[in-house]
Amino acid sequence: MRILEMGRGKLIIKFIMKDKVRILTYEKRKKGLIKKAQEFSILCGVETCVILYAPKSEETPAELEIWPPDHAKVMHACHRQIQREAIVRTQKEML
Amino acid sequence: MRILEMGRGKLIIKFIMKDKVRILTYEKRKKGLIKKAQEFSILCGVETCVILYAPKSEETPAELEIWPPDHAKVMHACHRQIQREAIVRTQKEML
DNA sequence: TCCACTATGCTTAGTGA
DNA sequence: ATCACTAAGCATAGTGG
Repeated sequence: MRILEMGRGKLIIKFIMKDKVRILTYEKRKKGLIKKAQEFSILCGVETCVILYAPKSEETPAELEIWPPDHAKVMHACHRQIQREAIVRTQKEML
Repeated sequence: MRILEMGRGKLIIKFIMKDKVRILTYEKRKKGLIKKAQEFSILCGVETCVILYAPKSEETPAELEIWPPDHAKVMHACHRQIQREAIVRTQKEML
């Protein structure tokens, strides 16, 4: 344990170039983000969805991650979103 | 400033009954959640979407909030999600 | 590789302006 | 009614096993 190097310093938000570090950060922060979404959903009584596209590395293809695990809820949210977009589009076309 | 009551205690994740407190928490945590999603997206180079349905109070109807503000990106994510669900459904039906 | 640890920095509940 | 402040609690980068 090296006491002098325990600090982290202020984190700069910038794409992490090193594959291994990025994948590790991805796993950690994905967990944190979903936890936050879940807490938010419960505390405020709000339907919440998180959709992630995760190109993990050069070898593995893009991977999809969604929350909540109940896909039906996400589908519902997606459909509502698409309906809403369609309505907005129609309204614009009518101008 | 009452020093003795400055503490918060451990937060219990449970629906906030008081309308005003819930709305305040909603606004604060929505901001936090979106910031996290944005950081995550940049750090890991990952497409990320957050969709919230916000029934703010008895008076106001359900309100939709999405991130990123570029709806086209969210639409793209939604469509990919729906396509994926359709593929999964088809695969199940073929069994 | 993946999980555990922990000091640091970040988020936010409670509060006051 | 917002908005700002701040300490407590939380998330997590770096590290070790």
